[in-house]
Amino acid sequence: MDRVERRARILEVAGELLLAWGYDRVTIDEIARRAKVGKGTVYLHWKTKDALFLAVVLQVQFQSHQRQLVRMRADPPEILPSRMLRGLFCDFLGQPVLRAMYTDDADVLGRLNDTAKRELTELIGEGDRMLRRHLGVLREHGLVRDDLDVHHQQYALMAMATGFFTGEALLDGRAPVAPEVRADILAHTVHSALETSPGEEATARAAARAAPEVIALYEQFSELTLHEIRRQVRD
Amino acid sequence: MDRVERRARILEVAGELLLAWGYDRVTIDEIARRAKVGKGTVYLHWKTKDALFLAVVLQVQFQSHQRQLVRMRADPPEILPSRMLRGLFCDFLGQPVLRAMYTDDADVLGRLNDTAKRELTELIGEGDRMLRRHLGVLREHGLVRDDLDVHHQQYALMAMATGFFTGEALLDGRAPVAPEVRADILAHTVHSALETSPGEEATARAAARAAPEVIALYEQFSELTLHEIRRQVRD
DNA sequence: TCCGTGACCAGATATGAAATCTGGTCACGG
DNA sequence: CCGTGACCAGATTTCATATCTGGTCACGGA
Repeated sequence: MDRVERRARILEVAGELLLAWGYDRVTIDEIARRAKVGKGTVYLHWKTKDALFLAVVLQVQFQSHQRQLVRMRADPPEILPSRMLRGLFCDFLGQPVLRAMYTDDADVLGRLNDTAKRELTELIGEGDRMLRRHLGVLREHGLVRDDLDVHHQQYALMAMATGFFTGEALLDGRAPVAPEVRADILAHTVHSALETSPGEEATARAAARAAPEVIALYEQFSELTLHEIRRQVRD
Repeated sequence: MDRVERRARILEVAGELLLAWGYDRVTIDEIARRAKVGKGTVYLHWKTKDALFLAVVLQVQFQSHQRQLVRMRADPPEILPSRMLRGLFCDFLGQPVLRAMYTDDADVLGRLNDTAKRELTELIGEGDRMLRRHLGVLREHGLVRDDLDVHHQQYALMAMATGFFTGEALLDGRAPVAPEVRADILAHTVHSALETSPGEEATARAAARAAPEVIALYEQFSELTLHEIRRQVRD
């Protein structure tokens, strides 16, 4: 049983427990016990409890971005904000950790949100810039309208995401709209608000042209995320 | 100093303290002291602390709807969802109690949210139905698109509102976009997502035709709210 | 030598009993 | 008849004690 395997097992157990119990209630002792390692071993790999859970969260985000990349490579129109958010929304529905992240679930994440904001300022800022450049590229290729300032489009996009993501939790009790349908409504809304409609053919062609640049952006960001994950571990 | 004046002063003081201190920290004693009445007097007017603060919240909502009605009567296009939400958003920014309500601010509202949900189920359901009928009327007059089910449009509308309203708080720290501009972006987004664009002239004419029906809806709802406020006081 | 380990420590957190506070009542008096 | 504030029970706060947990490090096995 080598270093790499240990590390992976600890991460996995930490992720499971984070969801099942929530940050505060999970102890390093319990993680070590379930991963069948000594408590000290956890600290051989991560400086602090926060660093460990930050790694968990970053990995989930990384995986989400990877799926996003797969979709974009397979089907260029997936670079459109509407399509992208639909994918992210589905991931969001399927991945409880993502759900906790995007809805700021204090019970699950505990103080992790604050730590993340402090620790990942740079990465968050980079994500911000990347999204703006993403929109910029799409505008250049006529896929996104230019009737609004890019910053304002980004603001609108973030607000819509926030609304559909958190509204998810606010729908509590009766759920009159199926998840699939909600995803489509989100896509429809984002499309109407930001994108152009030059017909399916033209869209596909423009998307194919823009795709490499957008994909490069996300690959670059994924790399940064990976780097950040590695930065959380010792040595 | 008559009954009515007393009641108004208590409500006013309660509203001020709710904002300044938050539900939990406000005591009936303090309200009575500031309103210069005996503690028992407060209970002559409202059955419970919850009823009193529910009245505060309902009144703020009522006033917001009244302003909405004034706008709609003065300028029919204000019945459009985009215009309506812009108005509501500005009210939201200017009225801290509204802000607390829409963002579910637990620190200010305390247990009031839960009480409200339990106590005002009917009113909330009525608001829900009213919004749907509002959208229905606009669709009949060609002001709102029919490329989506009404329920789904309502869902989208709620999600957008949620996003822009709560995102407000999530913008913490730097605020790169001015309030006025945010309101316009919200209006622009809602317009793009739901409404038709038959030109300003045609819109104005259709709006003028639809306005009476929509205004009647909101008058009816205001009446219900008022009724609910009265239901909170004794006798 | 090197890596994994668990006993150990200090500070954070949980516990619980006593003290205080507060929503709500009601007998009194103006 | 209406407004009042002393009063009560239950909720909340306090504070001291006990327990727990993140993080370290000296040790021992490979």
